[in-house]
Amino acid sequence: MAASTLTEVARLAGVSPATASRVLNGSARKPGKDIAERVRQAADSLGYIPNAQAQGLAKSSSGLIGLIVHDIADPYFAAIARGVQEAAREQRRMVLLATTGGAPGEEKEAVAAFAARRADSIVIAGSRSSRAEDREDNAELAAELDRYCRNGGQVAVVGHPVVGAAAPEGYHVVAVPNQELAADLAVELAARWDGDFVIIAGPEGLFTSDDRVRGFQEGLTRAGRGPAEVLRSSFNRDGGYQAGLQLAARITAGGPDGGGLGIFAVNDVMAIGAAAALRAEGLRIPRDARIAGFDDIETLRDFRPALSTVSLPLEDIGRLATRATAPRHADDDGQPAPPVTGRVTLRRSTEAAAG
Amino acid sequence: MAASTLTEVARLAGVSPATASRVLNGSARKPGKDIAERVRQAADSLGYIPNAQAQGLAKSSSGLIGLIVHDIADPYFAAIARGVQEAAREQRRMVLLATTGGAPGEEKEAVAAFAARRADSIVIAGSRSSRAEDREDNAELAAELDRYCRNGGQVAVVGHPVVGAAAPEGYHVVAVPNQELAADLAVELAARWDGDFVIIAGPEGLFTSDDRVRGFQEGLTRAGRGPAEVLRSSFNRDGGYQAGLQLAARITAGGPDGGGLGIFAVNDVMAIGAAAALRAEGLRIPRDARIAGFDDIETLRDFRPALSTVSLPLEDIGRLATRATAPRHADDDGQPAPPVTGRVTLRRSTEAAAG
DNA sequence: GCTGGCTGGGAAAGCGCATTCCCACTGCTT
DNA sequence: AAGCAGTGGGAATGCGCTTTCCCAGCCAGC
Repeated sequence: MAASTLTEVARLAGVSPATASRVLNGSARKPGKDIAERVRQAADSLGYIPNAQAQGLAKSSSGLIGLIVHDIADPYFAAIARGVQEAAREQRRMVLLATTGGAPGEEKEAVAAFAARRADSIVIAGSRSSRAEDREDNAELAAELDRYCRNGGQVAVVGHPVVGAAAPEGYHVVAVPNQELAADLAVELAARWDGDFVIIAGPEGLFTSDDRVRGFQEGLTRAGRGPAEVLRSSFNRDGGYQAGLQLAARITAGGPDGGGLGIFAVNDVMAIGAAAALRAEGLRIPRDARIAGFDDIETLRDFRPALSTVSLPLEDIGRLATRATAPRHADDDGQPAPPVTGRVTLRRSTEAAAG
Repeated sequence: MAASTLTEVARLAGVSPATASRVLNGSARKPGKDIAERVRQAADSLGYIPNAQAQGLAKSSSGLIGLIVHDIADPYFAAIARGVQEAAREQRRMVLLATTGGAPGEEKEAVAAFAARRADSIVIAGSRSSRAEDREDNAELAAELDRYCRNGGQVAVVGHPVVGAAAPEGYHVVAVPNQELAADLAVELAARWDGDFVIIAGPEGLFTSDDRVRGFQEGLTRAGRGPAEVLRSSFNRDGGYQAGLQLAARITAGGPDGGGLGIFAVNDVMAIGAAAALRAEGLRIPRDARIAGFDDIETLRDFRPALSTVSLPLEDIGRLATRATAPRHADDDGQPAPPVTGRVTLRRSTEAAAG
């Protein structure tokens, strides 16, 4: 990766490297018009591209922003990533991507790698976990983040703070009202369906999932209903499918849920999986089961029957998180970022039917 | 972003920076056991994290791989990105993300930015364009890539080579048999439907789109059918929707296509959009129109009626492209990457019906 | 016992750039 | 006309690391 250097440009232009640096890469001091022109021409003819690594080393800042997601192909993360990417562009920075599958151990590695690259800030999307087996890794992740922040790094976490992380300077949390919104959803659904509800959740300990479950139960209570049964499964389409198969068997068997079922899957992808399972078993939605998800994933909006869900401004969330880590500047009124708001979106999949 | 440095570690361990470097960051020379241990302890107690920028500067290589996509939230690109990410992890490198919306001008910027960061390699996903208005930008992109390669960079392009790019050392193309597969699809569809076909394509000049259109027509010819009409629209869900509305009107009106229509959208996302439009107009698939897409996007597989399409190993494509840019090493038999293969996948959306 | 080849550690020279400090020169003021 | 601040350019230093080169000490071999 050799390329022409500032020194070469300077030599060609007949000036010192210092001067060349001043004209080519923004500096407070502006050299004379004619000299500037000469330098620029020299740079042009050599195809000079500043070495960002060297610049970063000299200025000790890299213009990099690290993004940590579970899986970039998951539409939830992809949407957030789009927001991050956009905000990064606004700030003329580049995004460095790390995927971890959600394991805190991997996340720690990613943070370390970002720190090594001297990323100016880190955005962590994806649910934190409080599972016992993740205890140690979580502690290490927290320590790593703490060190990163102490060294001047900026961190933004989407959803929940990292377990055990102190809140040092530079540590921001973009709160997502998962619980409140899930409660709202439950209330709306309860108003339209008076049969039983079942929740298809992710593994216990996943904050996002837990919050939504808790919120939904709370909403049921508020609506004067008993708590719903919780089915745990993996936090993806296949998890939803598995749970869906179980429920289908139950519905088909008649039994206590013979009259149908209200299903709440803690995210859209799981909801789609569950719906696919029901359909595969010959059941129809919303006739045999009403189903709702969470997130309002764009790619899934054309799904039929249209999925009731909670709309979350995922792109904005990514953008907000990224902006939270941006260096504050003068015209910045220093106001905290606007809170994330979502909205219950009822569609066909939970429509009243032959209840 | 200050952190402890190698020098500090060395001082603490009572050795020279050279020695510390040798033990901490892989070198051919392995210092003595006891010394190594001492250095490692010192590093540990200081929480030393090597400065990748400085390393990169010294070694002139960054361990970075640049990925250029149109839109990271598009499931097509997200899937490729996942493959790239995985391969990058294998090679212990990190991926830098740039999104361009498909504009060659932006792509040129991205390449320059990657070059500035001294990315070891660049993967360009997303269709190249040959539109007249992109002529100039394409030339600049080609020039930028050429320079990048001459400086030792590795480039892999998915699909088509960049227009006008020479094929210097380090320039790889992961060919995707769009045309052949589209032809195969046409043949299969023609065997099952003897009415008219219409193609919903992206804007003229987009290679991916053009190839698929050409292939489909070729397949029709091979099946003894006349060419299909081509409807151009934007290369995304909304483009498909718009085109779908037009076709719906036509089908509803009866007219020449009164008996239904065979629709081929050049990608799944457009196909889904078109299907949504047809449904919105009260038409049913496959009864009133058979519809097929291309790509076999994972998130869309639960869509109903299940979409006939061409399955492409998107993740593999990303992986292959990334591997193509990896430095060759000894145990590498130097064989070119295996070609990308796809497969026609017929599902409900084109099933024989009241044709 | 002396030399030649190794081994393992340190000194030092960059990698490409930003930036501080310094200096020559200009154009004022008094 | 002498002194001054102010301007604009260059020399030099350092960012944190790798790597070459050098040198001291060691062993084997004659």
